[in-house]
Amino acid sequence: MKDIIQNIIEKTLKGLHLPVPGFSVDYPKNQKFGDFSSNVSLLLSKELKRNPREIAEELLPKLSGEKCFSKVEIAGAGFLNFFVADSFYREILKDILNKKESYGRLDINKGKTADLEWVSANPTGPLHAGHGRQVCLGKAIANLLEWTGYDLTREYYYNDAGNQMNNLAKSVYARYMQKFDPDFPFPDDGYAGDYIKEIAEEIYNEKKNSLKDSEDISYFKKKGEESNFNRIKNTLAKFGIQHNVFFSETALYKNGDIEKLLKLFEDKGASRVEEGATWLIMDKDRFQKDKVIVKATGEPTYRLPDMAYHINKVNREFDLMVDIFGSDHGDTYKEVLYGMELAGYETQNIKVIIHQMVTFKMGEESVKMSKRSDNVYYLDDLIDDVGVDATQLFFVMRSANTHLDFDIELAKDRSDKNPVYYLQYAHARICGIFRNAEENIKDFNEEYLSKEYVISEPEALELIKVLSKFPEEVKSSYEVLEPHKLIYYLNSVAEMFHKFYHNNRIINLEDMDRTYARLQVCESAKKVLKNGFSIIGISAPERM
RNA sequence: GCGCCCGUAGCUCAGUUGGAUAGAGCAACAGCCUUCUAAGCUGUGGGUCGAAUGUUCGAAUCAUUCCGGGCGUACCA
Repeated sequence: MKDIIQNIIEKTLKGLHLPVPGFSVDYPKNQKFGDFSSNVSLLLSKELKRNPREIAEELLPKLSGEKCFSKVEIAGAGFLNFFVADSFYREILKDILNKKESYGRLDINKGKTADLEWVSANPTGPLHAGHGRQVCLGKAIANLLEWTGYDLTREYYYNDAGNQMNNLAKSVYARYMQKFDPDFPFPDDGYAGDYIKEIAEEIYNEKKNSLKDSEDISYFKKKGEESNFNRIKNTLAKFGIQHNVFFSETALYKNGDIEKLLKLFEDKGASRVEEGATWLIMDKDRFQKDKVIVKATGEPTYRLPDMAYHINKVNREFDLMVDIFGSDHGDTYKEVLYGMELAGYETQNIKVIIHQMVTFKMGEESVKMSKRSDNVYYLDDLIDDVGVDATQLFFVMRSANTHLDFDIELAKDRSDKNPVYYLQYAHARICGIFRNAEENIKDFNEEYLSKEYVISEPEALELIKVLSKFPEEVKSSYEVLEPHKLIYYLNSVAEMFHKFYHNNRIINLEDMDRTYARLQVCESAKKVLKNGFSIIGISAPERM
């Protein structure tokens, strides 16, 4: 709709031989300023050095002639305010009822491919509650990408070649050995969680004492990785998340990519050797100092495989690649991208989303999440405490780049305090109305959906106006990859529906035309809520 | 020290490609259930948008400086 108005204004400007500035069409905050407003004459006044109201007066007669407006006004310093004709809203309603589950789906990225990499926790243990932010954010962004038409690959990259996995192996081995000798030393930097004991227990049950005092602990690594991955995948499954690709760092060693990249840096003179380590030469304007890519021990640091991994992705020719990282990786991804540029690869199709950390609060108490202690608040614990939907909504509700305070007591609360229920209740309420319709209206069937009725209730028109914004909201949420915007929008849908419901009895057997008209409005609100929920990743309950 | 992010109502946060009277939820207070779910609706109170200066028709939004908080600044990932 905004686009339509934008086009009309452009057409009018050209008709009057005026320049076309980069003006905007917006929804005004205050209703008395109409359904849409534009700052076009203010911008023109700057360019033409003329009074903005004067310019607006000149545009007005042409714009008022357009049939989709009931009224066009000049206000304030020279804003143009547009009032949309009622017939427009009936068209919107028809559109929603036709498109149903696909209302809001866009084709702006049809035929393009995208890759979203997220979670990517190393399989050294179960996901903890802090991972939840990334898990849920990624889930919503994945949906958002698909709703704009992308053919999406969901990807999980894990480092299984470094120290952390050796630590895992040592930790499992120590727990296994403690079955025989309770005093067997546990490594200082080992993983203390109980799940390690469980893995050791499994190995013991399977192998008994046959691995006792073994030199080669690779079996412990393999079992540990397997078991931890199962836990992680199991947790992700609770959110309905299934990655298409699990990409292992080891694969990059096996196929020679890492060696190739190192050679490439050497040939280009982009690296140097000092004190036995290989350093990548960084641009001093952007980075403080050079970075080690191969340690003196001969092992690469995480940077080199990360670069090789992203080059691998670029070579798979996605139109868009999105990575989601926590703020602790805020600087390192820049190094990785810079490294890729040095190697001669384009990075402009890679978008990186950085999210800030999460603090969990249980009432006044804050909950700790240290991996080293065995008193960890796992993501599974959080789901058990507050449920999948509340977890998803709470994590996605805020913009990614601000710190998040997760109030567990509030999320757990099954009352009106909890924002999850406000949204879901609107959907459940509509379902209740349809249950009522099926029971009380003789021969109730869906034929009424294709008929045209008069809609006159002001709340209904307001509601339809809000519903008409849904596709634009999906688009603007997509453009910045910030699904929380959609939640605020859906909140306004729920709010307008509740007002409509409160002031108008939907089903009135005395006046079936009006009943059907209102049911059409309910049906379209239900579709927008359901479609919106499916993007942000929460369920649409039929009853509550 | 340097880099990135943040500072908006008592609390948690929207709003930041410059636009009209700065919003929501919770908390506080006052109303609305013989009618499709009151997990709802209606109303009241609550603000130096961290501070200052600048840019201009106009600044929560942009620039500079300062103050306060988080993360990073590894031959950890």
